[in-house]
Amino acid sequence: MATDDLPSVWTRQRRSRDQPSLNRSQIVAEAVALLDAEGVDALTMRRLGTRLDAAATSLYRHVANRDELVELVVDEVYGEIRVEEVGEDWRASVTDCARSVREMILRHPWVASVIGQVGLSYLGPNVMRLNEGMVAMLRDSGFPVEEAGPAISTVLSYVIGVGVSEAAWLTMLARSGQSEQEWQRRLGPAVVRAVEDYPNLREQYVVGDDVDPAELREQNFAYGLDRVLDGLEPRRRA
Amino acid sequence: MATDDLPSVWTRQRRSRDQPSLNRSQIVAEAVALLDAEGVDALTMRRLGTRLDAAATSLYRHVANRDELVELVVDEVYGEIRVEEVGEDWRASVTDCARSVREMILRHPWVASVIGQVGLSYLGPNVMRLNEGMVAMLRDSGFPVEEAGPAISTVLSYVIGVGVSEAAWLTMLARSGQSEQEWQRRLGPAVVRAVEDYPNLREQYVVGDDVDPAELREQNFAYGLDRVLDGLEPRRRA
DNA sequence: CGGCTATGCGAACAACGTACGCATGACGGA
DNA sequence: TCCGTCATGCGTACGTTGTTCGCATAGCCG
Repeated sequence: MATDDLPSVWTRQRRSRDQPSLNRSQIVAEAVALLDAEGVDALTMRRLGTRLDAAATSLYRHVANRDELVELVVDEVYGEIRVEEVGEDWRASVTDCARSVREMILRHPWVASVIGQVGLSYLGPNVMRLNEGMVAMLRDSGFPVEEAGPAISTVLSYVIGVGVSEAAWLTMLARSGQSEQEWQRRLGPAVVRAVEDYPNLREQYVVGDDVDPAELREQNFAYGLDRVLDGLEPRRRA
Repeated sequence: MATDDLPSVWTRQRRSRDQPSLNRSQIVAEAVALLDAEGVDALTMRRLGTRLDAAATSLYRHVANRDELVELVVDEVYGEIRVEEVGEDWRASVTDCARSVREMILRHPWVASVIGQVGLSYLGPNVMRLNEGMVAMLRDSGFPVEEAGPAISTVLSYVIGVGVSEAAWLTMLARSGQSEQEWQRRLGPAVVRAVEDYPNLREQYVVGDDVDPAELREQNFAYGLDRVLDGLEPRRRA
């Protein structure tokens, strides 16, 4: 029974000029859900339209094109990053924010695939908020004006570099349908063979079978972040 | 006059089993050239085929699919990174290698778009060489075994983070067909307006009109790299 | 009540990745 | 010398993509 054939008060579409059945933020939210569920290749105008009970071409009333949609989607997930006011321990504050960025990327691994297309210092409101917040943090914790910018840029570059690497790794894992441990066990021998000719790498690759890969990644992230903050520490003015 | 209609000694194809008219490394090299010249959207099997005087489908005899081609192309440009043996000054050696990575990315800005799809710690020969070389550098300059890995991971994450950001920025500039200075002058007022509500960002955005944006990026990169190395320095064993 | 405008959609188009099957030419053994 | 085999190239074709265009509809305002 198609609603088109039996128009009545109940089936009649309640489309109002003020409340259209489709709007931009709804589209962006559904796009994020689609990306999270099925990855970056699944973000198609038609598929997104289907999920919204709309035709693909309807989306173009609210979004200029696919690229703009991606920009909006990226800014949307930037909104998930928490940036609190700086407390007594500036390292703790920056660390918390940095972890928050990493968590966002791992929650939405597809950002790794699009971050290079969309840039990151663009003018989306959430990106602005993040930058403003981080600069404020460093200023309040004693960094001179002319170094606050470069300093947060350093932290963010590191965090994003790690995040992109990890996300790309996890995406590849997901595509192959294997868990991290599975991969380690199945392709471990192949890696050992590939590493064979490189003495320094072989020396590195003495990972015990019992370590959790996810925790290892976390430790590496923490190590690098600590080093970056160590390097920043003496630039503060007490 | 089609060569097909008048077969002769001169027009006859010199195709040998040992020297096919198409080979993988030639395809990869031409793909890099195409990407450099026209950006990531221009890398299509048909266009690449045209540049090689071949049909699109011929490429599939030498490359499994587009994704594999991208992996090969990425490893190819990783080959441009120079990694020398460590000298007396370990910071100078690491810095040189890091600069080399950045230069490679700026020479091929499209890597920013694909690095998130292909990962970066994969098993391509040139990536292996880079990792081996950097681990060797840090080991030889006094880093303990268990920290050499995390340490190069820290440096590389930072460098790649910066590189991806810069490349994305330059790509967007190239798409809009404007130079960096043009952009600064034309959209400067819009940025000022966007920054208006954020006191800490406004404080940052006091860039003189006479500074060269490219040099400013370079200085920021150097600042962050110095901080990372500052943080790594005390982890060495003399 | 009648025109205006914002919104949704079906159809269509060019371009894409790629599977398939055929043609062709070089090689290796008889 | 000849013939089967095999590697390589290519024409065709299919399904999917982003996007444009023109039409239909339904609420709003005069």
